[in-house]
Amino acid sequence: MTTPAPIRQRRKEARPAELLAAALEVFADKGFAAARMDDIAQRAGVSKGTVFLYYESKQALFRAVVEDAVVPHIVSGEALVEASSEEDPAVLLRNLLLRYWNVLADPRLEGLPRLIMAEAGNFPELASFYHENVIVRARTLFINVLEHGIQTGVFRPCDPAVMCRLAVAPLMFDCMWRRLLPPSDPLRVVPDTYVQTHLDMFLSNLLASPLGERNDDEK
Amino acid sequence: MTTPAPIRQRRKEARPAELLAAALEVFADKGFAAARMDDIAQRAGVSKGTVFLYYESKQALFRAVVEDAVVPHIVSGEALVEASSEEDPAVLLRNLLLRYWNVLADPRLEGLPRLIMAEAGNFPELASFYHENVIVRARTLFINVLEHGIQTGVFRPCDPAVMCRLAVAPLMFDCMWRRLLPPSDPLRVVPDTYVQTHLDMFLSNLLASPLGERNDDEK
Amino acid sequence: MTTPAPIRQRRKEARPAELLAAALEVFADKGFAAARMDDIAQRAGVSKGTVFLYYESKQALFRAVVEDAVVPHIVSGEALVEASSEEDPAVLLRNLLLRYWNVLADPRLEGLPRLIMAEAGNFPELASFYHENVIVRARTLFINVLEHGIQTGVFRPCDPAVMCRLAVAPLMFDCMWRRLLPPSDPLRVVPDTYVQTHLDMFLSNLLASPLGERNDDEK
Amino acid sequence: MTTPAPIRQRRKEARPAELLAAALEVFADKGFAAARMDDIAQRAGVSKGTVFLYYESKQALFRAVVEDAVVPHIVSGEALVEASSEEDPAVLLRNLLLRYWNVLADPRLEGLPRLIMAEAGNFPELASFYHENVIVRARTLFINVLEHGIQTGVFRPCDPAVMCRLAVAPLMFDCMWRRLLPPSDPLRVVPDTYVQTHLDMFLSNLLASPLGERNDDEK
DNA sequence: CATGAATGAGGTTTCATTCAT
DNA sequence: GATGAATGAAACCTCATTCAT
Repeated sequence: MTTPAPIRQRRKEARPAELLAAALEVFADKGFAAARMDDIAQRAGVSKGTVFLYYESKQALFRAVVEDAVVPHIVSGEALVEASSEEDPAVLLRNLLLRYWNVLADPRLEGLPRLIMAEAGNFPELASFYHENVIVRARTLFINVLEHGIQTGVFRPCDPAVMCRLAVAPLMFDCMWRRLLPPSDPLRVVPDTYVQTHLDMFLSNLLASPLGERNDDEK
Repeated sequence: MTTPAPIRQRRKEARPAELLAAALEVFADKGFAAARMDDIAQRAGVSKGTVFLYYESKQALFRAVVEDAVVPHIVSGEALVEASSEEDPAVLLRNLLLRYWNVLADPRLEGLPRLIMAEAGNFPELASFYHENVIVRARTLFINVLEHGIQTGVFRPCDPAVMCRLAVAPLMFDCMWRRLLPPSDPLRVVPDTYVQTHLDMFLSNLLASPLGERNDDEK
Repeated sequence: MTTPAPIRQRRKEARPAELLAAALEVFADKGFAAARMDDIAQRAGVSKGTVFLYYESKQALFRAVVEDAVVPHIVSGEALVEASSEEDPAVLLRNLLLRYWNVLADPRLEGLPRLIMAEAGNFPELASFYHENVIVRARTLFINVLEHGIQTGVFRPCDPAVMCRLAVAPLMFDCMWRRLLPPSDPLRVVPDTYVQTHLDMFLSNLLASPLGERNDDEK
Repeated sequence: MTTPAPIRQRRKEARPAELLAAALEVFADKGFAAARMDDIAQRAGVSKGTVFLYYESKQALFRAVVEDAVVPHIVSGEALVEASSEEDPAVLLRNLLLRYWNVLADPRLEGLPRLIMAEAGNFPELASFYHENVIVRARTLFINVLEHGIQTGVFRPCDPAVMCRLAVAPLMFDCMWRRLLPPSDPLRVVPDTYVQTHLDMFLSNLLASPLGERNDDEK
């Protein structure tokens, strides 16, 4: 049991994280351009000048926010897959998607997808960072699981890249869409059945044998 | 040798549409705050001041862009449903969704959902306009079709509000997310199978009897 | 009896006067900088471009307004003095001042002194025009009458330049000051006694013999 | 060889007064609309942006200028009357007017009446502020003294509101009008006799018994 | 002649960034 | 390190002036 560092010291080390948290809130709320350094500083409880001691510019802060908030969750997803390679692919896939959904439900992260999507055009380097470090890695994760399932005959034959996007779409969409509903709208609270229905539909489709029971809804 | 003086043109009638088109492009590309009136003017082939002859302010232009670009498609969707009430609900639903997808594929409209979602927080009045005039109306459209299908026994019992969101999610998601992929990424081109797979999965789920039996009693 | 000119013709000739009247109203109301050519044009019932057919620029219009509105009254004042050189100087002076007061009471001219005073600093040429053509000439008028009165022993000896300013001050002041009172303020209507009291005080002072009855209010 | 970088100075305490002084100069010189924030900043020795740290807008600065420059003199006038209630009303009145004249002679304040009068129409709230806090209070001051004099029989019966305006008119008029004279005009320098003559005339009129007899019964 | 749509210089205002304290 | 006053580039917006119709 060591003596705790004096408060000032602790502060100094906690600063970057506090700044990133504050910046994420403000950026997610207003977007990059409309976010003011003043607001971020104030929400972090420091003065405007201090932000520039830790981050060279507004853009650098923005990059740091995205990198900091998003990569750890990819890493932990990769670890989960790593640790569960023996598992039933259907169970693993369901777990991965639920984990994903829980991350997006975190009120601190909720705004991030919208933010990244909105600013990708203005920050090509950010977009490519995100693409390489998040999209590609996450997609690889899902595709690996899907391919494993197909190869072992658990899943029906399909294009894993397409199925990957279809698996993720309802989760991301709802997260980005939610803010458009007025606070009063009951749909703002996403019903549990939303994800359940999606997962059931998605997995039952994957598990269906391709021959026996095609659902030809026309004719 | 300067560029020859651009000939002044009087195009009172055509200007609003030209300005809206230019503004939509720039807003969708940069977002509201980062879009410069100068850029919009230049893209419309007019000078900065001219924009203000037609729209009182940047915000007013923004509102006009959204209202102009989005409402007509809702109207035409409503007309389609009106005209097809006799139709098989499954066919009608598929048509509605394909129509939706085609609208989102229009390169001029592609950026709109992203734009609206990104700016909803900064423009509450815009968000509520959009909610009332687009979301509620579109949702009603889908829910009516779904309820009709359920009541006639074509669709399995389900929560139409949930299914409505699940039907739309992959379309919107892809449209919004596409830009995050680098131009080189092959996935930027959405394979036809993406929507087909979604529609098949979605409709077969809807048509499936809840117990597992095929739902052939629609006669 | 000639046939009256066709309306369009009449208009064309009346235009400059109509424009000057409209411009005077707007300039007097807002000041030079805050007056908009659009407002002036609208009040004159023409389009903005038309104003520039008659006056080269806003400044030129401003100069014309002042010259047009102010010089005729000086001329008529000079004529009055010319015609009344035989008159009792006290009566003539009173008449001149009342005439002056009536001019200032004209709602169309009311705003002019304030306007000129406010803009003199921004338009040195206007100021010197006004000085030469109005101030000097009006002052000369009054001073001549005063000197004539002094020389004939009707008025007590005094500095006519000083007395001239004192004679005019209450008239001008009230005219400029009036607008500061809220429309509800009863003092906005200047009581008849205001000018009467001033004239009585002023003339009785002038007529008082310098020796006999000095009013030593101290001691 | 560029001008050496002007050293940044932090003068939070002194700035508001410096800015108000600079703004008063520029506003008085050009009027509200023609005054440029840049000019004001430069005259105060700061950059454009700094002005906005202290005053929210040009209008707010304008209001502050007027309030700051004018109210203290009213307060000190009220204090003088308070302290001199025992005094001979004639002496007190003369003192008040001389004090007034001295304030108007301050080169920093000289331009203020002209400014206020010129802009009253464009800033109704300013006009009513000025009316309530300056005109009404100053008028009350004079009227009280006048009424006291009338009641004690020192002054002849008269309408104090009218006399108040007549007392003040030559002072204000000269102050506002002075700038219309070209710098060369000898009358730009106001002779001492101007105010003296006015005060003598005004007070002797007030002290005169209405019938013509000297008013010596103040004992 | 008259119009009014179009222009663009110029002003106010914002805010990321710097730097004296 | 931390602060926040100061800076100035850049954006929105206005409006005198021009010119195609």
